[in-house]
Amino acid sequence: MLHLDLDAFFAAVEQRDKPSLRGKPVVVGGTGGRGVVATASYEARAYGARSAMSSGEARRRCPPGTAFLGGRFAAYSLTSRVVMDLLRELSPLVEQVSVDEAYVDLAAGGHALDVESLTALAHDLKERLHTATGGVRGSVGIASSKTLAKIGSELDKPDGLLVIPAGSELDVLHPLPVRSLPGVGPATGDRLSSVGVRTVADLHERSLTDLVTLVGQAHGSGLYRLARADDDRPVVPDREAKSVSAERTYATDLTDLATLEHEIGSLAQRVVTRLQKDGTAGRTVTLKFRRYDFTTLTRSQTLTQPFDDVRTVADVARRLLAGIDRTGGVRLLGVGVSGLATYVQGDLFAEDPEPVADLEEDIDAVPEPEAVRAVPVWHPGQDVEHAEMGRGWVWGSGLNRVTVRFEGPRTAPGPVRTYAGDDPDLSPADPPDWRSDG
DNA sequence: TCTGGGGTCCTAGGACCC
DNA sequence: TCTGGGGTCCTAGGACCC
Repeated sequence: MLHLDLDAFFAAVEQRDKPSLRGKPVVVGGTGGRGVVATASYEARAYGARSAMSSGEARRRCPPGTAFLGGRFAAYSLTSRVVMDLLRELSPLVEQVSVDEAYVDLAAGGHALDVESLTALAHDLKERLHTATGGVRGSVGIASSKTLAKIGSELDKPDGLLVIPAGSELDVLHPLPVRSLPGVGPATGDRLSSVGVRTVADLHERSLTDLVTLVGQAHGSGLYRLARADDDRPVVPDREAKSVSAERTYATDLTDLATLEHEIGSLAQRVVTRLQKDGTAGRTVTLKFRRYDFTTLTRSQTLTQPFDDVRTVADVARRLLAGIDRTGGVRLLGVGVSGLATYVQGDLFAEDPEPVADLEEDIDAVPEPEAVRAVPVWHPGQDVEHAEMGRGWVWGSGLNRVTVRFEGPRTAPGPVRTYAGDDPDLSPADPPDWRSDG
């Protein structure tokens, strides 16, 4: 596995494009009142500027003449693409983790895996990357697993190159502080430290049950394995997004309801634009809400059908807002959509250009049927064999998936119920017999 | 000038189902 | 009459990453 991490990436692109900034401290990040540092050049780091630090703090630390820039994300993403294309020449298995970070499965690329060949390969990659990007540098780690490769690139940056030979993983790992393991942040670090675990060697001495008790099932067993360099996670190219969101911190806290609702509209628009561009739709809307005192809460609602329209997202988010106490003012609002599913366009619904039903009514859980079709309805106590034909409706939402909506009593007179199922033999024209579902 | 914005994964409780 | 054990889905919050 190879891990590549571009050095002080945003700042490096700025220094590439503006020669006057080369060799000087550069800080990229929010320049407004409530900004935070995204990237500090190594020159700025010498003065103590760090990622995630408030811009004000960075200004206090850096000398006059430091460049504070807002960021040009189009330029970063263009440069990133150049690098990722280079990586894809090495192997078909490339997993991009972020704009400035990726894993490459070198074995799948058919490369010789001895230390000398790998070192030469990494050296060559670093040079080509530098040339192709016009001056950006990166750190490379190569090891038998993703975690070790990432640790390798981290250990030798900037402009690093570290190959960890197979068999020497534990020698590299054990002296390291646990905090340097990916996934061990401030909270986990403190918990481990409270029981005397500071290095990976300390971690290695703890039993699986100890660690699970300390930090939970998933994290505990993950750490247990990590301490043993036991990591077989594959490189996964083309990960599908699971959620899309947009949020904004306001220069001054918002209090006016009409303003808040207007802001929700523009956030919803940003989310939906990306949703539609990706040809995807979601079922859950989440509203994120940060008060003047930085306390943060989220409220979410899941609808029965996937949606990708602004109206639905904005309406649901506004309803969620209505249930939150806004006294004191709002610092940040966010709108997100999750439960994403890509839908296939124009297949089984050639005559119906809108495969996804209009969901306005769904928000109130009192839907009007779009397409009505007679379907069997089951009543409590009724033998399935003798179920009457009642009115329900079917809405297809994609290939081989049929959702049937039942109206009327099930176990008791009550709300509308929805059933959905996947079946390769299913077609919307031929709904399944949902009576067997009870 | 206190604390961005975009994500992922996990946990825990409750509702509900078989 | 008293009360199970497996499971899924939803919601809210938290840790973590870049």
